[in-house]
Parts: sequence; C-alpha cells; structure tokens
Amino acid sequence: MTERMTNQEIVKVLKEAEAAMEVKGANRFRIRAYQNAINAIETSTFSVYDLWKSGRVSEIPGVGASLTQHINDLLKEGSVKEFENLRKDLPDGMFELIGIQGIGAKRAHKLASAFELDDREAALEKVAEAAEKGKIQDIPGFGEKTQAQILEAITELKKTKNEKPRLLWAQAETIAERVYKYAKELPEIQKIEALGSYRRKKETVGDLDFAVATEDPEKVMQHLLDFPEIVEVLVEGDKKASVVIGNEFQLDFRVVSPDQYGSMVQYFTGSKYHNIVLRSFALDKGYSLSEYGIKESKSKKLHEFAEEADFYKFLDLDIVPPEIRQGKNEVDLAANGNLPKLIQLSDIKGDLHMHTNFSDGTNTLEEMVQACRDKGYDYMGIADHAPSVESRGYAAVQKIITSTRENFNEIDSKYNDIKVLYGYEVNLLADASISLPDEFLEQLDFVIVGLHTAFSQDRKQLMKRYMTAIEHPLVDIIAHPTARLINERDAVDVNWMDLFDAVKKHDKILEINSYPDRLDLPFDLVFEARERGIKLIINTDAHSTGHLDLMRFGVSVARRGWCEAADVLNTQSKDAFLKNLQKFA
DNA sequence: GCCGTTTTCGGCCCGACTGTTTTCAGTCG
Repeated sequence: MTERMTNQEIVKVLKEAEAAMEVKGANRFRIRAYQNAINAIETSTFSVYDLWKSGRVSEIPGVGASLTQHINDLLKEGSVKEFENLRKDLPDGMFELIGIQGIGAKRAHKLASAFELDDREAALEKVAEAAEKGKIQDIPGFGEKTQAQILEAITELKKTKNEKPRLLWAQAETIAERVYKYAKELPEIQKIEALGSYRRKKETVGDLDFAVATEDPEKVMQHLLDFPEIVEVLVEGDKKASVVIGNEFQLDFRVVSPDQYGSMVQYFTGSKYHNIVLRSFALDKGYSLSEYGIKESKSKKLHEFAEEADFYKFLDLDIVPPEIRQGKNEVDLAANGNLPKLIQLSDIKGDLHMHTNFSDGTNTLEEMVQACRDKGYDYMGIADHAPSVESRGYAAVQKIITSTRENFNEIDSKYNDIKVLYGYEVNLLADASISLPDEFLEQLDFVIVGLHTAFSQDRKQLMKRYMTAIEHPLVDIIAHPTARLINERDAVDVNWMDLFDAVKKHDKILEINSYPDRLDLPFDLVFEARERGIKLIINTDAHSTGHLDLMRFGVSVARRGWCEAADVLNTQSKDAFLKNLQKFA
C-alpha cells in the first residue's frame, strides 16, 4: 500500500487527468463528471483516504463506479494507468500552467507545445521569459493583450503563491456593510444584496457577489465602479463588473432591472451545484432557468420575478434556505414539503463555554451572568481554563475550587431566572492524559475538554488522546473538535468516522464553537455527526460579554449542517438540557 | 463518467465577458 494521500493530492491527480481529457477533446459530459467529483472532494473535510479504507469512496457525490476504481488504483498503486496513458503524449509543463488566471487546459497545452515545456519545474519561468520577449503573441489564438495578461498573472503568482485571500465570514460582513453604505448614496440603486457564499454563510468567503436592482443600469454601474476602495477593474460590461479592492479581495456586481431582481438573487446565491440541480429539476417540468427568469421551453415565454420566493413558488418548491443550497437533495425535499426546519438563533436557550477574568476572559463572573440574563438565556456555563496542579500545587487548586464553588452557589441562588453552571475547560495533553485529576473534575457541574497543544501529532496518538476524553466518565463536551484555526492552522489529522463512532457509543457531546476563526466542528462534519444522531451543542467560547453575540456564527454552521433545533442540545429547556450532563443525568 | 418517483439509456445549467476573430473559443462563475 502506498502512503496516505491527502484530498489535495488526489484532487491534483484528477485535475490533471481532466485537463488532459479537455486537450484531447474528450466527451464534455465526461469532463463535467470529473469536475463534479473534483469539486465534491475539494470541498469536503472528510479524508477520501479514510472513506476509501472503509469502502465508502462511492458515497462521495459524483463519484461512481469508474472513478471509484481510479481512486482505488491511485491509493493502492500510487498511480492510475488510464491517467498515465491520457497524458503520455502531452508536455508535462502544461500542468504547471493551469490555474494561472486566464489559462485553462487548452491554452496551457498550446503554450507548452509551442515552447516545448517538458520540464515542469522550468515551465513557469520559460513562459514568463517568452512573454517578456514578445513571443507568445505569435501563437495562433493569442495576442498582445493575452500575452501581457499572462505575464502579469505569473508575476502576481510568484508574489502571492496563488493564495487568493479567503476572508472569514465575519470579515466579509464588514466589507459588505461598506458597499451597502456606499450604494445608498445613489438613489437609483433600488436594492443591493451580497449573495454567493456570503449569503450561504460559508465560513470563508472568496469574493463578494452583489446583485443590484435599478432602472438605470448605466448610471449605477458607473457609480459602483467609482467605489473608492477599488484598485483594479477586472471585467467591465453593462450587466456585470468584477473589481478588486485594496486588500486584493474581489467584488462582483450584477446589475438587473427590479422586475428580474428575484431571479438574479436566486442565481447569484448559488451554490453552483444547487443551481445545476434546480435547473435539471426545472427542465423536467419544461422550464429553463437563468438569472433573468424562468423560460417555458416550448413557447420561450419568460416569466420574471422581482422576489426570490416567487421564483421557487413558480416551480412548486418551498423556498430553500440559502445555507443548505448545496446540491444535495434539498430540491427534492423542497418539492415534497420536507425541507428541514433549520435551527434559528432565537432557539438558543443557553451557552456553556465562556471565560471570565479568572482565566483569560475580560469580564467577571457577575458580568457574564448579567449578559446571559440580558440575552434571555435559561442556563449558562462558565468554562474557564482549569487551574494547573503542576504550577499551583494540589492543595492550592483544591482551595480555589472550594471557594469558586461557593461563588457559583451564591450567584446561582441569587437569580431564579437562570441556572449558572460551574465547569472548566481542561486540556487534553500531548501524552493523552487530562490536565485535571478526577477528584477535582467530580466537584464541577460539567467538564469540557479540548486540544490546545501538540496539534501535529500523528493520527494514532491524536486518536488516543481523544479516546481518553471520550471514554472518560466525567467528561461532557469535546470543545472545538478539529482544533483548526481558519486560514492559520489545519484541522488535526484524525479519522473522523472512527471518532464519531466512539463519541456516539459513549454518548459525549460535540461542540460547535462559534468563534469566527474556529467554527468548529466545520459544517460538513456537523452534517455527518447529526446524521449519526450525535449530541451537538453550540457554544461561543466567549472571552468577554460582547463575545456572546458570536452565537449567530455557530448557528450558521449548524444550519449549514442541516440541523434543526432538536439536533442541538442548548435549544432545550433547562430541565431537559441538564439531563445531558453527567452530573445531573 | 454519473445518475434515476415517468428512465439502467439517454440525458446532462446557463450566461457574461474578453480577445481574437470576421462568428467564436476559452474562461469564469
């Protein structure tokens, strides 16, 4: 058996096979099938390798018998014969060029053939050199402008290493707000909304897509292009424009008449895969969908929609919440009136992970309790980082716990509208032990454990650590389970299916952490955990009273994981909720 | 190559923009 391959590595192999097929003029639907599978793998936080090991590769949407076989060969033998044959007579260097802005498989092939780019390593450099010498414009199909663009794209690529910034959802929100504010200056802009992955509440947003309703597109487009933060205009037409703002972040605008705004909102919200499913569904009914409306296939009559809801209604569909427009089975469910009733922020009745100034929080216990009462919560739990026996000594820690216990009892009895629980967030140490002895854990109302160190251990040791927590009779909640920090630290390397099996068996609770750069569990793991009936809780991990507002981000993640209120413990009333904790069970 | 409440065969979303062309291919979303 070959070494474990990452999804990224598998995707690379599939992408190059797909590019080879494009160059060779393979059936375009076959190419599309590859693209679908590649996207499914790229957007999954599941390890394809893990799925393969448990014989579940074909469960990946878009992966059928043939691709299952290829992936099997790849993971078993390290290569796929069919792919090798496909690319045998193609210059290797072309694969290095794909992905440069404006270069797809065909242009990459033309370039690589023209300049005999057999060496991958040197390919990029050679093309840049050719562009500088003005040799690219001589290739048929290329011209002066394309040549200049390629040179610029390569220069840019070297600078940024192809890492286009994906902003945290919360960061994208601040940009959207600034655009809204600017748009308000022009009365001709009747409506404007940020759509795409932003409206679907994806945890990171690669660009912001705005639909704009107006009767005066020319004036509006000019106004939008005058947005002061713009540093570069990429595309500029009368219906559409793409621009780049100061932090290299891209904005797309689509301008449309108010009559057609609803269709544009639907189209631009996506996801691409939801729209493909929706359009297939409509085709069966004799309709063709586009951003301009719903066209009757026979008569070509176009129905227009000012409101998105009417667009779905016309197709006899319940309106699908943006968060689950994922191209799964949401369209079928919408047709049958079976869409999940997704959890809402107003369903939340408590929060069990917050810090005070006892550890690294900024507010006092009393202040946190007041803030939770202001939110109307029925229960709350403080989970400060546990005091260390190593540094303080055993007796001192016992003293702290005794006096803290008294404080909690006092404040809990002071208010009869909220239950205040005393817990700690304890560390799951590198040696697979827990950072606080059992006799201390026993004195708490609840126990959260989390990984805070040694994230890059091998999966065997990581799993050993997690099993310590999962099998521990005093542990209630596993905090931020993947320990990822978005854009900073990858999720730890664990076989999530094995871990979920164990969590389910031992009836532990998994946290959905609402911190904008954690959002952990990630939504697709939430989806899987929920399907397995694993208990979930949405916590803020608040380090100040203001952080309690982060709850909405965690709720978004739960919604993207198709959670209803019943799937999340802290939507339950106080009495029902407490039964989920070891101490009150 | 994938997929299935009319189907295991026969379909497969739809359009904008650019650059290079004299009507369209390539790329992108």
